[in-house]
Amino acid sequence: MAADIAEEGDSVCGPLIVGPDPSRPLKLQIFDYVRASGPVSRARVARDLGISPGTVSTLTGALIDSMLLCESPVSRSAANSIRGRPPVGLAVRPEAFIVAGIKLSSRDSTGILLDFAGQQLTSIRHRSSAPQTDVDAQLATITAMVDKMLCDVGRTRRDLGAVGVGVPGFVHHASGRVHWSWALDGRDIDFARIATERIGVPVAVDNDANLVALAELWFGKGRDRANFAVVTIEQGVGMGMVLDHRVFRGANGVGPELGHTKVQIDGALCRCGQRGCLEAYLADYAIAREAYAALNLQIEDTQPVPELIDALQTAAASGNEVAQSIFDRARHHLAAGLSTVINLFDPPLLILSGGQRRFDWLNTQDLLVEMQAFTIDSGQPLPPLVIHEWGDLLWAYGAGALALSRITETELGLVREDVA
Amino acid sequence: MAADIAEEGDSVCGPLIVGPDPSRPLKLQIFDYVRASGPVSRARVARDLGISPGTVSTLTGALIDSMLLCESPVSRSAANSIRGRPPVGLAVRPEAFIVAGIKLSSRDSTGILLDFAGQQLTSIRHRSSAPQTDVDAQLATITAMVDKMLCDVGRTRRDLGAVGVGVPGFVHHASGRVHWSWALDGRDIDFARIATERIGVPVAVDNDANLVALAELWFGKGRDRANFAVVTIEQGVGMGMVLDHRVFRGANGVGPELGHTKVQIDGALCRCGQRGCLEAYLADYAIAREAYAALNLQIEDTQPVPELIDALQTAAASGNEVAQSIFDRARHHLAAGLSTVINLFDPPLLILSGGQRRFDWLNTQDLLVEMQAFTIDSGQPLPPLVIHEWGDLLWAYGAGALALSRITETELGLVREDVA
DNA sequence: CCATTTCGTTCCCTCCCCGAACAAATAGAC
DNA sequence: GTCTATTTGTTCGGGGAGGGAACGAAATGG
Repeated sequence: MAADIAEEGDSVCGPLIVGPDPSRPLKLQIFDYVRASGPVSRARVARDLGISPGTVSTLTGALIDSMLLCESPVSRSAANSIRGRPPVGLAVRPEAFIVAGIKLSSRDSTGILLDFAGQQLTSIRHRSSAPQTDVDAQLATITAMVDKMLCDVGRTRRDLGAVGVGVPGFVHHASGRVHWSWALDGRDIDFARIATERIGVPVAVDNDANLVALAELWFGKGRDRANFAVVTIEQGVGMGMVLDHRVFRGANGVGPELGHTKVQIDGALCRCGQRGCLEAYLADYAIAREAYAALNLQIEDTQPVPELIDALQTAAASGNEVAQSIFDRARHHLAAGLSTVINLFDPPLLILSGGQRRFDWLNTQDLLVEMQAFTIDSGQPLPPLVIHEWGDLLWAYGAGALALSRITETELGLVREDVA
Repeated sequence: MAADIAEEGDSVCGPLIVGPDPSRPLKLQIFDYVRASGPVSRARVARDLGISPGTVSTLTGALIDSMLLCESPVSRSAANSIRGRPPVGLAVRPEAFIVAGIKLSSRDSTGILLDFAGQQLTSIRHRSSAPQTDVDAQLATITAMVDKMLCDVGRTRRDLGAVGVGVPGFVHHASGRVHWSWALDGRDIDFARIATERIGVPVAVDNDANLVALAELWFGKGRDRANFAVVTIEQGVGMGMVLDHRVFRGANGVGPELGHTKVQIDGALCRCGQRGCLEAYLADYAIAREAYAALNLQIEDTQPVPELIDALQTAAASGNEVAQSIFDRARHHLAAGLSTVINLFDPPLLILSGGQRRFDWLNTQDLLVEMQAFTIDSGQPLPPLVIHEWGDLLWAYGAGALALSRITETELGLVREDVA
């Protein structure tokens, strides 16, 4: 799992953008390209970004002076040229900053510490015996997790450049406000500001579904893609959309809500109170709801949901037709939901991302056939469907990416406001 | 109807963008702002766009030299200031170019001629007795329509700057290719190139649903909005999405396809052959299908669909409960479809746009209540819902906007490529 | 030892745009 | 009528971003 996260070698992260892009400052483009490509020569930066060599020298010089980049030997094998002056590698200075990424939950929060090059330094998991939703208590948890991780690697909060926090629910990234979350009491909390004051370090907040997209964009299968969609199925169904190397947060800055689009008007009851939501056919509780019947369980058998689903999968694998039909139905509805995403966004890549073993029940071939039957034929083939199961740290990585992008924004003096 | 299109006075069109935007050349921003605002002083351009007065003088001077802008008296009442040097108005030079916009159909094509300021010069309607789908015949129709309009205003093809053509179906705007259309035989036609050669004038092509979005963005209710969604219900259900003052064409450049998203898995049969598409509950043929039963008609009574629906509306209005139930059902499904758009794109404005009298059956209040029940509550109220019924020239206006934006792109030396 | 090749730097130039100073054209105050 | 306040528009200098060419640097191959 962890090896999967940085399979192309260590210390590379972030969206990989090549080609000229007149809309962003060149200095930022160069930095992003170096971070995304690892040790790379100035000449290659110039070629790949379509920039004159002189400009690259000047700007990288400034970046090195401001201690963001450093020179680092480029692997001689990668330098395909034999003749000529050997290239000097450029890389992000890992020790320039360290950041923390925290995935907040009511019972089971996770966190990681990354260096500036995206390398994982340590991680942590916090389980609470009882659900915790008090804002103060959650802030205390975050602070304690950050401090514990810093202590583990012998650093202090002074060394910390930023913290990214993923909060489930409706989160407005640009303002840092949490409109509503099942992991936090109250409504419309100015979470980023409060947390920044509490920790003493800039805090960025985002929706957990957007974090998955960010994780794929920075560390995962979407790094070399300008456009892709990510769908997760966990306690709920989430989606993230990346357009032009950026996470699409909707016109109002919250983000797409796939889980509650209607695939069956007046259909199955969803925990949101409405009927026919996609989530009502796919999420943990929806499967569990049917599993109770299929496995002849009593409601009193309050088996934890994950184990229940495991049992159902085992039953389906060993030929239990009722169990199989439950998963068939889930897949049928998933196909409809994914086809909606394809019809509306037309992504060239579709990633099913999640923690571990979330998609064991899924037969990709069957899913693709069903999706084909649900998707309008615009002459183009369906986008490739990739299943990506990370470890538990998926969201924490996304939160770390959030923190890293916050740092580069402030450090490279970029004020990127979302248009209202 | 027509008055509605340019209600703020004549000769203004195009997206109205205020505030600084570092990603676009200043010259283009100024031009767009002047076109969108009508006669406006240099000082106001500088204030509204956040540009220094000196730059505005220099750049408008260049635009006047290249005959794109001209000075024009600004209405004294609009100049709220009494004291001070009177402002000199800037406006688009209407005679700089004329463009044609054509909405292609198999039976009933429409077209308009616009001057460079977006003022309608003339319009035309072409009905053919038999459905016409041959590419050559359609090109001949377009050419004839353009020539007829030019003749009407005493101009020739030499005066024409560009032609915009709206083609139903799957159209790739950037490449000008038509992947598939029910109005054209064949597949994957390089329509823009062929038409350009045939007419001898640059031709831009787009999907008819995107044209509606473009029409609203340039001439309609969306001119002052950065983000909004447009939904049309005609022979099919189409949608257009405007993000950041630009028509969103999806990651692959075709555009969102709302009509065939599934609102009811395995539901009503759609003419696309699939089941449960939104269109199968809303489009002309879907209503007509039910109307046959409701009005006790025989299939032999091959009444034209529009008249049939008119009759059904009359019946519903006069208390026919079966007829009412048909429209209730359509509204219910429309609410689900619109809620999907809101869940995924979160537009701050939703426009229901169409030709004439398309939404008579719609009770907006009821629709909003049903949408509320279908939309996940993210703490924000539903976006305002605006119904905009144009005349027949809706799509032709969109095609005209397409031609105008093509001209400004080439004329102002901008090469805006969509990212693949 | 020299030619070749590739990499990185330096210097100059152009383009875009801002800011300040200035000229122009009005209304109102005296 | 004259002067002042006020707003508009233009001119000019300057700074920052980035391109292009020339040059120095560091290797390999003959």
